[in-house]
Amino acid sequence: MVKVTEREIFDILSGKISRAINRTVLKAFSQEGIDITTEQWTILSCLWNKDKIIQQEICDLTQKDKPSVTRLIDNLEKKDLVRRVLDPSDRRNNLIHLTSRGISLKQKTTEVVNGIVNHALKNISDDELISAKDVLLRIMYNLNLY
Amino acid sequence: MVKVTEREIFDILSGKISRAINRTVLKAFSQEGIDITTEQWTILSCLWNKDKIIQQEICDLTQKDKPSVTRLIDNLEKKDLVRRVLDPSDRRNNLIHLTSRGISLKQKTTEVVNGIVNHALKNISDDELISAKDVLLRIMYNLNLY
DNA sequence: TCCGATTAGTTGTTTATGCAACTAAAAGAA
DNA sequence: TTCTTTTAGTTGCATAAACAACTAATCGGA
Repeated sequence: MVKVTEREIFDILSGKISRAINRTVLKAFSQEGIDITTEQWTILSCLWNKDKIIQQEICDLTQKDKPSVTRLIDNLEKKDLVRRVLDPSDRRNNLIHLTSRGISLKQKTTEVVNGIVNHALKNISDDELISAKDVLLRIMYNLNLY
Repeated sequence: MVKVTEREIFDILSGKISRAINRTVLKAFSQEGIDITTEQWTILSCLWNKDKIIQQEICDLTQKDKPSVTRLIDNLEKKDLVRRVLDPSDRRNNLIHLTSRGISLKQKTTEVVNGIVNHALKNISDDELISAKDVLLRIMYNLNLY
């Protein structure tokens, strides 16, 4: 049995796969004429799941920090995909509302992302995938991502 | 048996773990008084393994594109950790040489990174890890990372 | 030998991330 | 009520990544 070295694990987890996925998704969006980045899609998909949430909740869902989310929302607003709406009951909060353009991107982009994920998972059995996912979740837990 | 959804896999692979690792390593370096980023460490560690290689080889080893490597080398040169040396036998090539400062960072930083990886892998058995690594390598293969 | 193709590297622009410092609003304690 | 603390969000600055367009050097075929 071959020992797995720290360096191999570091290499895999520290960005090679995520950069590859982000590149692939970005390219596929572009080919479909969809003008959003992978990160912007991540924000939108939080909102498709639950609309009108505050930025801090998006931070928690995506594990991004507040400045990152501020600027992603800035860019999504410029593209008329979301709108910041002040919460009247707590004026510290921005409620992020999907626009109709934002809503309309859901179906097509989700198909694109699912296609890429399924391609990435080609020839990997459900058992292997469940076990690998379990390991990755425990790594996230150990890194305090819970 | 619970089905693993594309979205769960996307979430895990698209950046949460890599951002967490990069943040953790950066913070640990900073606490040890080591002034380099995680990405710069990745470049240095290619050179610790094999010194005096060209930038294109670093691109291949790290799966980063040429502009990314150009700028990482720029920053490493500013910190006097590497030096660009023109290859006399092929003047298109920059041979990247470690400086003595660059060499001196190897031991301490490698300990830091290994410690973080081992912490991330806490309570994960060798069997599980080997299986998860195999899945991740096949994902990388499917994403044409080689 | 010469010219087009390939290879190595750089630069410009946009987007994203990490961290620190900041403002504004709300919550809590004396 | 007032003052301190906490929470939500923004801004500034440095680093990194994706992509396209570019220069310079080498290679290879006619």
